[in-house]
Amino acid sequence: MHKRVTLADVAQLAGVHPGTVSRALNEKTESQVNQATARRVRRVAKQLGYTPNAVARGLRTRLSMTIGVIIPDLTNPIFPPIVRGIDSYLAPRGYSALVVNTDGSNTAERTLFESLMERQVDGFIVATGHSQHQLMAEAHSRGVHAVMVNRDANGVPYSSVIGDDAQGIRAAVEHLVKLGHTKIVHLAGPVGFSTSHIRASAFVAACKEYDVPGRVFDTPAYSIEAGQEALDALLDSQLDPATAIVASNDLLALGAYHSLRSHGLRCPEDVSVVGFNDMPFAGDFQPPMTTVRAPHFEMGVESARLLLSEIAGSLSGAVMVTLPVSLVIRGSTAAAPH
Amino acid sequence: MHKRVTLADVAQLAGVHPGTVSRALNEKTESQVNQATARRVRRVAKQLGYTPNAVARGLRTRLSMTIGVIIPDLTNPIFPPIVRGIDSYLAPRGYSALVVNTDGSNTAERTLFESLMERQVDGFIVATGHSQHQLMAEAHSRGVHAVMVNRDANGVPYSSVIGDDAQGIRAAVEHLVKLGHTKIVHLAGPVGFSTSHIRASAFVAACKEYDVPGRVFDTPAYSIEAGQEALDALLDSQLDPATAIVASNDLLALGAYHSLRSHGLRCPEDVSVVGFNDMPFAGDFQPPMTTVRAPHFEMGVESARLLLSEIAGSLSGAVMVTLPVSLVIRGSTAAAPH
DNA sequence: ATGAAAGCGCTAACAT
DNA sequence: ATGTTAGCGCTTTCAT
Repeated sequence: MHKRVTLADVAQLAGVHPGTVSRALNEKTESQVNQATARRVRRVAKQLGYTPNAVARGLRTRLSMTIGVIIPDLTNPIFPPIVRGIDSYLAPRGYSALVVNTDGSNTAERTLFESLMERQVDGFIVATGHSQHQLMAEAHSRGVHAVMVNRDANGVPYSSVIGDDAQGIRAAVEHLVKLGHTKIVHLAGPVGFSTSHIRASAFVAACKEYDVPGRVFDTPAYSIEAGQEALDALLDSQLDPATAIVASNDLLALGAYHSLRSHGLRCPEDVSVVGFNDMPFAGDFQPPMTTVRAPHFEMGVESARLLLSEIAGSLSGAVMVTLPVSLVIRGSTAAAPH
Repeated sequence: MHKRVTLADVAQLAGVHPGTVSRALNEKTESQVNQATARRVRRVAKQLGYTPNAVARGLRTRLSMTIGVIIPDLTNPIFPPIVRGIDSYLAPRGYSALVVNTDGSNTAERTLFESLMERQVDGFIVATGHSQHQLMAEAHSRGVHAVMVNRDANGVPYSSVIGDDAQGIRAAVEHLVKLGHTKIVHLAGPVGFSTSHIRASAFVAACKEYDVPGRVFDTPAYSIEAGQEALDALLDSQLDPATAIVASNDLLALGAYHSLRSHGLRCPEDVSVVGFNDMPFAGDFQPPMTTVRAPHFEMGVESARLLLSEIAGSLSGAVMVTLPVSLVIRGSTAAAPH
């Protein structure tokens, strides 16, 4: 933009060698330099308005201090907290996060991955649910550092950070059983997502544990529409109606609200609904949604911590961190009608 | 992470000079190279798994192909669409967005700005509402490229992209007046935000235009709590109760929902409420919220377009782009009670 | 404690 | 059409 001030400029005005300026201005090498010289260099640097060039430094040190974050879609409300969690850990350590959206496209994911590689990111945090493991397998064999968040590593030896979904679903089922529900249905997420699978399996297991007959219905997407249509189909069929619904995420649960309303059913008086994620404003819907809170911010923090540890080489091997979830009981669940 | 493949490696195996490889691999210089040579170079590059080093290129070209995006908080639902809009314009053009959050802190904003400068971003998109203009004034005098989004430039000669808030508020007031409301209240955003000021002024002007007495109440923040408390105070006072509320954003309107409910007032039967922004899920609250939709994604796109134009030097001077907004009528507004 | 020199990987002006 | 050369701004051995 203007004439940039470089290290050499500072060195010249301070009457020292550029190498000395470099040492004086860097925390870790400052001690190698005479106190007085260091002070003078800093004064001159400030006077000149010197701004270090991180690109030049990165070229030399082979460290970009940048982390690539690959998510499906920032407008999906679970991702902003994850990204902020990541950033809150990275920023104080001098790292920046470069966030990209795949919109669920595998080819986009590949392209973005390569683009981040070109930018010399020091590692990746990957949150895309149904990713081809092939990409990550290749990345691993290339020696690329990465951590998975909100998904398992699916065989590739990368660390991952997930919420304890199974426990969350179990708590939801237990809550409903204690309210007297015996006919419980699970609105499962689309096949191919590891979260869908984990939650559906946990639902089946929990129903077995509590000795209630649980039925599972797949949906084609984690969306309001998908939830509404799935429940519409269920409600329109001749099947024995359920009195409680455990949805695989809050959007699906919201779709269930719509479907219930359009069928003249009240929530929670006629049918109880439990969501998953506790996305923003889940407590502001009508009725306020009972849901499983996943600690998204903390998952972001933890994934960043893990990644920096791996980069630093202080990680033994791939670990799997499971963070506790909690059932948030609000107004969408009540005693079963008789 | 492994032994990196460089231009020189490709050159050696292809039996040409590095300069030739550089030309062969770059779109704009490819024509300067023999077809056959170019093909061979590309083949070798692929064979070796060559990944260009964008950091090295950036150092040489003085172009990082990175844009700094400064926002208050990614978890505020209006920002993800803006960021995605920005990204949708930048990505196809080879640019990446480096997004940072200030959390409303001026000192954080300064620090982050400097950090982005160090990373040699080619320009900034700034969405922080109550920013010290001082920072941007300094930036401008430093020759830094920038565009403001969702806020005005406040005297600094930078371009800005905003929604037509005044028109949106006017449409809201008109809608309420046509429904027979005469006692309308505006829940204004916190002072210091340009959006608060613009919307409050527009409210006053619209009330004058439609000849209804409009009252304005300030809130200390754009939050649910602030909206609830402000309306609580109003409802608990002896003032002549309003039959309609125009809030400066959806969060404030949501707070109004809560306050109304806790006072035994129904929305929209007793009191109509209009929000602003049409944030995600505004239509899923109970009642579905009537609100002014601001084209956040498009605002992002437009700000990115403007910024790249300015960087390319193809912009005459600072322009102010105002994008149309629209009133989305849902269930929170109805005829005034008599 | 500081200077000297080399080079990270690339592009671009100049030469042939 | 391709080779040569010279850096971009920084860090980091190696000397002194």
